[in-house]
Amino acid sequence: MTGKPVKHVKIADQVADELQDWFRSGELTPGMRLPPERELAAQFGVSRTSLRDALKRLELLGYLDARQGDGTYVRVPGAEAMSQPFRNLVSTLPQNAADLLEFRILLEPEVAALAAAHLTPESRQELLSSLERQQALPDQSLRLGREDALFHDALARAAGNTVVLRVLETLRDLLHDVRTISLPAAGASRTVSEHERIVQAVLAQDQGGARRAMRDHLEDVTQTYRAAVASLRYSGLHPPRPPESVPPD
Amino acid sequence: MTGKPVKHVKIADQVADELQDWFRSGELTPGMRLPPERELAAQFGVSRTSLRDALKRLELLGYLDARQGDGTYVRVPGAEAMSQPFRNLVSTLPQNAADLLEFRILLEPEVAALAAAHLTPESRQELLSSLERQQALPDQSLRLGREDALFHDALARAAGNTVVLRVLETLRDLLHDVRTISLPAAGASRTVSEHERIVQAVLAQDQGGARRAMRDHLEDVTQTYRAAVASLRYSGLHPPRPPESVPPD
DNA sequence: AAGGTCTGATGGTCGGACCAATCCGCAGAC
DNA sequence: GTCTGCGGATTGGTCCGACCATCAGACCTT
Repeated sequence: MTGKPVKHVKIADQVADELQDWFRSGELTPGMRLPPERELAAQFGVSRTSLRDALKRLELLGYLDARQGDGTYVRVPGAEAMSQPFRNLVSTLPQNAADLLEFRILLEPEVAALAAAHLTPESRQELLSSLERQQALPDQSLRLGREDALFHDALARAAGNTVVLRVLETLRDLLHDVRTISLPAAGASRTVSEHERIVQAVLAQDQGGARRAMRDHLEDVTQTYRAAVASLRYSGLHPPRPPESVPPD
Repeated sequence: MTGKPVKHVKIADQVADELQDWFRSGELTPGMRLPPERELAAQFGVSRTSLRDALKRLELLGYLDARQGDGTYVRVPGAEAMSQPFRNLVSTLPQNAADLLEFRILLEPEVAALAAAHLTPESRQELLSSLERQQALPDQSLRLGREDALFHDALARAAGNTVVLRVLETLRDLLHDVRTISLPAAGASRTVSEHERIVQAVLAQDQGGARRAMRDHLEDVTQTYRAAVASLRYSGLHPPRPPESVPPD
């Protein structure tokens, strides 16, 4: 019997997978509006209930954007949209945050070294201007978190590897809460000076130095984060109060 | 004006937020079974449709596990839920073999070093048995690809970081074609002996040695793959996958 | 033209019905 | 007494049809 060992896959999941194939094949491009739910349901031969379940799943993953009275649109699946629903998982479970930080310490020093090896005039300029923006900020500015994210992004871009870039984008978004906790605790001047050391090594095309500088920086961040969380817990507060508000520049 | 201009929040989202508070407050503990949907819907004063929408959302986040005919259970959202955004990179990532291989060379040596640092009796045993299975295979066996994947998985598990494990699982799926090309070209004995060297270093808890051994191994794999692809192209055959990049019309 | 209004299309919610998987107790066999 | 098999009750999964809420765009008024 080669027969199917009973594949009772839920209908909504089958439809969702099918739709995801549409994305992969380029049949659905960002900005596009897909057919009305009633029509799509008929096309798939399922009820609107199941079809809506499938859409709901893709919507949570950031692929779709449903607007009442208008239609359902295909979104460009940025890392932010995909990882945002999972943010509070990081902050509520210490083990997850620890694993993410460890993963970051594993990867980013190598990225810094790669950036030093692949340095181009463009990335040199981008790193320098990012650094200037950080130095211009007042010590308590909330925008430092944003600049910090942009800095690490610039470094990932300088590495010249699209896979690295996407993975780090996702990582950065998942660690959003971590940054908002540990950055103020560390103080802007310290963070910026550590960034300076990294840039210095990268621009000198010193791979080993860049790797070390980044690792030191991240270990510092991790330690600061742990201490901050511990003190928060000690004072009886919850570390991850849902901020919900992301200042979009 | 502190007034809230009537925020039209979808009912399902309100319910989902309410339920998430139940988790935070410890009112729902892992393993617990929550009331039937019909009952919960009545309790919240919403239709079963909306209630089910809310449950679906929490299920996708990994908080719940619904079993037909049984009930819906609370589970601790592990890293497998958190790595969901990483998994979705599969569909959006450019299928660029070069970048994937480079990323792998960046990450996996560090993973090997981490495994050496975190070595436990269990992972020691797992690595040894994986090695034995590889050595028992005939030189041309197609199963080597499978064993190779299992070996790298075992190493990732030995590192003891769930995020690392999930990212490498995703990477392994993406590199399927690479393995089927480069493994036969390299020959089983060579691959296995390289694996032996890695295991040897890890078991000796020699982080630097493990890192070097893995990097050498991956650079070897990469070079073999490039040569194999070049010869395929020279012979007029297609490499495994045409680029597949579909520019938006 | 400019601005307000109406309308149809579309996603969101509802209630009810039935299907399918699972659990659990009970009768029967050994 | 223990095991086996059956059947009903419980629960999540799917379907249907209806109605509500919202919005883009056509239409009308000025």
